[in-house]
Amino acid sequence: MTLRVYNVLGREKQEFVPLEAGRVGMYVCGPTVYDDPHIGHAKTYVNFDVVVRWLRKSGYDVLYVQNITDVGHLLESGEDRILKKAGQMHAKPMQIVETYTRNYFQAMDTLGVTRPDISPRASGHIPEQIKMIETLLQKGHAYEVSGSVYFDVTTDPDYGKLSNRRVDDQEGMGRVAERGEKRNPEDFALWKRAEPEHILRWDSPWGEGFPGWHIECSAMARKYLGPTFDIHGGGVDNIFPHNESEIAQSECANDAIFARYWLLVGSLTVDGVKMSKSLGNFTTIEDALQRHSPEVIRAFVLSAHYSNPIDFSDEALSAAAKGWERIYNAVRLNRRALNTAQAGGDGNGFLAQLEKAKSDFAAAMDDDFNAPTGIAILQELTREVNTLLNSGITVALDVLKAVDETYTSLAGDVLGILPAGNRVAGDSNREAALIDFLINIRAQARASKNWAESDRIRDELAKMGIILEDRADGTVWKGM
RNA sequence: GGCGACGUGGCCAAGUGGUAAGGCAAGGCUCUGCAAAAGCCUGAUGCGCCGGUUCGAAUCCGGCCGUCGCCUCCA
Repeated sequence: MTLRVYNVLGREKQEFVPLEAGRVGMYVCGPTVYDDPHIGHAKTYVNFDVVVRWLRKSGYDVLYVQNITDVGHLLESGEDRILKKAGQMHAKPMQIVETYTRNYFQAMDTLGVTRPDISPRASGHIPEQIKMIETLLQKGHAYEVSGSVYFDVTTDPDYGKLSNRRVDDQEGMGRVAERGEKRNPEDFALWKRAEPEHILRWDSPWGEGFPGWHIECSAMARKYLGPTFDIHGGGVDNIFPHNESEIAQSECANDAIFARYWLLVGSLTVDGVKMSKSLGNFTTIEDALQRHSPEVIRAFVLSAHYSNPIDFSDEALSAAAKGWERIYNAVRLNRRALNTAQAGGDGNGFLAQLEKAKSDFAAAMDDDFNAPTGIAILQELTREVNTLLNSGITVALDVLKAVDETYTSLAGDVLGILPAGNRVAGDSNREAALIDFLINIRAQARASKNWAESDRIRDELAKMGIILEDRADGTVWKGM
């Protein structure tokens, strides 16, 4: 079984062959920590989380690096985003950065996103960035102008190869590109001199200043993954200028291919347009978690292929929730059967169906991490599992175990859409005993056809989020 | 203006040459004291439109229309 990935560099699906057999070096552009993480971040990092999970499931030793941008970049007005935020909050810039870095990790942890192996901070790698800029200056790819250093795009014939942009046709749209002190309008900053009011500043051979936006990724990727590594990920919205500039800087400085495979995820939109502060259609992950579980949010994100855009709405989330519940109900039904199962029993023929589901799932994931098809396979499996468990036969313990292992592996380990445990209140043992007690009282009411009392108990429990289901073999309950 | 992505049943969505996965919604049915859950059945003769290549195209090529993204900080 071979993994094939769509490489944006070259725009074609290719067989994935890592630089070093069995190992994968992967870099994904991380967030700028100047505000709370939003659901667009959720899409991007859940998508790459599944990529990493699948690579590891496939036996690769993955080194996953994702930066934290805590240096801040210039707004159009010339302001630094982090400094602007700090001013608004009456806080130190590094306080802002620390706060939102924590919020980011907390949100990702809640969403079950596996932490990167290394989360390098841009502010902690200023020397590495300066060194790379010096190399570019020595090689004639960059030039200094009164304390700032710019990359000269005309020295890199490959500039534009990722986004298919030519330097000479960037005019248009009625806009005149700003040249300022740059030699060419398309040149971009490697280092900027700090104006007096700029607090975030570092010493450099060119005076006090701060690094350009793109150089941090180049410097940190090189430091932790080497000049050439396997996968570079990010959002398509950063293909230009960020990713393009990363490639130019790195390949000119290192004289080596930068990333070999480029995987870019589609943007998340709200009502058909991209989420942005200016439009006010901004939803934080924390807000989304008020309405939906982490697993449902993941299932929603994974309902479309990572490279496609996805439109966020309560309706879309609700539909995803319904579909997810069907799968999770089967998992719970199976686990309940597992708890009371005896050795022996029937249904051994089902093991072949499980193997089929597993191999189909693997084929889907090996085809450019096709999670939506993976979920479809789980849905089909769920129909078969429900049929088996409701058929009335005594299902063999081994079969029940195999069913649970299949779900745990595919839905749990790979897609991350199974909760860690039964999500009920903290005092779960005592609560479970109380619910069972009420179910017994209700059973007596039902035996004497006292439907009013029976329904009252069911309705009251429902108000508390406890759902009762009367099955042929007794009443079961689940917490919402 | 340039670059790129996309357009599949009411909604979402997979499918890159061999005769349309899956989910949600809807209707019918089975089961049930009722409900819930679950299962079964129904539903695109057609995949934006028009041409072309092919024995055969949602899938390849050309043109057109439309939506979105990027070209300015953005995941």
